[in-house]
Amino acid sequence: MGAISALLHEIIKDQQPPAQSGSKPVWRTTPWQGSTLAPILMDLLEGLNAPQQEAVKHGDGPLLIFAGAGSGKTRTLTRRVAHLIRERRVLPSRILAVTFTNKAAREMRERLEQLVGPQASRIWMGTFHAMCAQMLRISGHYIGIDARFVIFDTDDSTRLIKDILREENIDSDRYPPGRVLGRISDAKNNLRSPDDMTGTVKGPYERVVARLYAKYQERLRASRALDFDDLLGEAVRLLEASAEAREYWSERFLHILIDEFQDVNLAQFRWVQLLAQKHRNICVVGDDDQSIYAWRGANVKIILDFENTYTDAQVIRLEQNYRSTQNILDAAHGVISNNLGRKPKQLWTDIDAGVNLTLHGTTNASEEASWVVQQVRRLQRERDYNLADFAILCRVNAQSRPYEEAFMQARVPLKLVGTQRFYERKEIKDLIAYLKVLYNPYDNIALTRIINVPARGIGGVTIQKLDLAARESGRSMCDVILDESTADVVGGTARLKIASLRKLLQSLQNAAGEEVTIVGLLQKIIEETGYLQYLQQERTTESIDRTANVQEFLAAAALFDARLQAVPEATLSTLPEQPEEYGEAQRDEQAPFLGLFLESVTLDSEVEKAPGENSDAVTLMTLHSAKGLEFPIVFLVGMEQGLLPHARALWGEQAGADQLEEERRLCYVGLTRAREQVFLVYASQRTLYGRTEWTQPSQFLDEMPGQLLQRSGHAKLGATSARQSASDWDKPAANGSTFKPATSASATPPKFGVGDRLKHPSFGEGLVVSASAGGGPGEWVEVAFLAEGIGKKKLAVAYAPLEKVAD
DNA sequence: ATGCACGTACTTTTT
DNA sequence: GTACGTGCAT
Repeated sequence: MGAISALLHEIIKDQQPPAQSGSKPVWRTTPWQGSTLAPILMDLLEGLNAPQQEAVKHGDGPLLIFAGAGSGKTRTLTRRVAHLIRERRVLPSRILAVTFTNKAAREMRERLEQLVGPQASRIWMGTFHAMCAQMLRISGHYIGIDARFVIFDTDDSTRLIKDILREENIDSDRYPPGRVLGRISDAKNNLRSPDDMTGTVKGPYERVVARLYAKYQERLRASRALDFDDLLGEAVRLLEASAEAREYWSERFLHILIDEFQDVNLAQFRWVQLLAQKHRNICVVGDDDQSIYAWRGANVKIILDFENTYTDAQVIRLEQNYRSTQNILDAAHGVISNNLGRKPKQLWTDIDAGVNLTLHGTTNASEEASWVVQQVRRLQRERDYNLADFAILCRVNAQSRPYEEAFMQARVPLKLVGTQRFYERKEIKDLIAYLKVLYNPYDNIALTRIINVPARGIGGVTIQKLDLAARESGRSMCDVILDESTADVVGGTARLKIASLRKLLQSLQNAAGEEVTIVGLLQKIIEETGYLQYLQQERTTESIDRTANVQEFLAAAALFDARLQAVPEATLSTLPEQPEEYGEAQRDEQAPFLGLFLESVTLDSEVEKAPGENSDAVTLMTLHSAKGLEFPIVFLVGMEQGLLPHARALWGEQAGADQLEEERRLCYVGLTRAREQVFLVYASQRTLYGRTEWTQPSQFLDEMPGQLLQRSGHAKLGATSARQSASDWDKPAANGSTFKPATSASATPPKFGVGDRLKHPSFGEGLVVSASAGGGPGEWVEVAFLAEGIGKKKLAVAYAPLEKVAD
């Protein structure tokens, strides 16, 4: 569980007896299965190739490791950390190892336990967000951050933006909350304050966003809340603004290691730089070819520029692949080598060529799905594969429906990964919101979330009044509600409702003071609010699920309690190797557990699986979720123009080479997940979002060496071979014969062109001022509407109800 | 204040 | 196709 699990690890491990001194050296080549108490004295260089060994042995100073897919990255990284500890005698507590996901952090910690024993728990290891949160809880006071801050997730942030839009009377159609939040997030990731943004506004739109950003920050602070981006940004601000904090923290870690470095944003990099400024022992590991999160602020340029930023950096390339057959690697390389913005490199393997990749075309998505099921069954018959050996990778979640149907029909178990996350379910978020209010009464977002859930007759108008009263008196809404003298801003029956809410809150606050377990507190909440009855009255099918989710949540909370209570309270405020600072850290007296619990649920969405849930099944997931995983057999489905590469990268508003290159990396990530065999599948006709369109096979298929592809189904017809080299696509077409969906015989022609007159039911008549090159699902037009106050709008032709008008 | 009906919009999702 | 949000009626 993120920072908390890191912390718990430290706490729990400290309870265990120290490692036996004088225990026998043990040499092992297989994963170690024994007790975690004895350090394993295996040779840390054993079984590593030359560049890997070099990476492990590298001494002081910056180190950049380009670690290709399947090149033994985690292995190298963990061995390096172990080497630092065992050979170079670096105290574990003075090593910082940062990952992007909790899963990666857990995995690394487990592996390190095998290499160095229990002292692994003392390494600062976790996600950027968790590490920054921890730093801010400890030292945030230097820059005025309350140690009891709560963390807003995206949902909380969106609610806050909506509130602000409503207050500011800004049309949320012109300023969609998600978009605004995206702009704010971009700014934060690039360490730009509201003032910075205001100073450089380019137009009226940005001016409004900058104002909203300022408001948003103001409201976050008033709620004693930090959003995800703030955790990074404020940690940077802390290190920049406070010499004392900077002094301490840059002294604290002697070695810093960053995983998935291709995905860092500026804030993250800056944070690392500040921490590493003294010793410059910064080791970064990544693969520019696997950077697929640019849309979330990741900046590949940082890894590409690392050698310029640290001119003395040693650069190591891990290009030997231990996962895939040479054919798979060749196909992958054929694709990725078309990217211009990358470091030249090429994976190779000792494993033999293996079988060809299969390219199969079908008529539509449901045929595509049933063909895949058949292949799964065939392969299972021919060789003894488990279902878990198969993965179906898609570009968008919307592709999953036909698969669910086909697998259901064929009675082959199918597991959908990463669809909806546990802590994001409404019922869970409601309960968490109750906890948040109890932990931090300033959290108005949490309060408004639960103020009328379950329904207790408090509606929008009342909430507005309370909110106004709160802000006018500079207090929290919770305060206003709890204070009888101020709550009478509302009149009539609402006053009674507020009175009973007051009683509820008071009672829960008492419970929070008395209850020593999270489960106990949650049970009180559920009981006093009648939450289960509320769930049950809703609808039968869903309410069963939701009730079960609540039970699961209680179980997770109980597990948390059990872990925490296995540990004397005193250890909570004292971490190993840590001078006073920790003791002084303002940990809450009343609710230490609550704070830890809340942090773990917002920073770590991964919920521990109940045992027995690991039944054998085929996995279906997006390419994004597949990063870092591997499967013997991989199906890349929906290999079509408009899906992979996605329409938005191809024909969308900001389509461009960068976007196309990211799609290509996505394709590359997909291919390199496979150990033995890849099936590339497409459908000539696809229904997406209720609309059926003709499709073209993906241009990326043309980038794979043709002799590696075994064609079947429609692919035998050679539909893809007519196409020119797809790299022509990156540049403007040189001549008329170059393939282009807009001009290709079978692609959907665009419905509108520049200069066309059209009509929209709500905006009225307008003139097309610019338009996408192609037709089909990605077609868009920019329309200048004639009516006053509407202005120009970009519209997706597939979705907007546009009618052509004769001029 | 709540419930229903219609219209509308639509990638990816580590934290 | 469906989920969500707005607007209207109760």
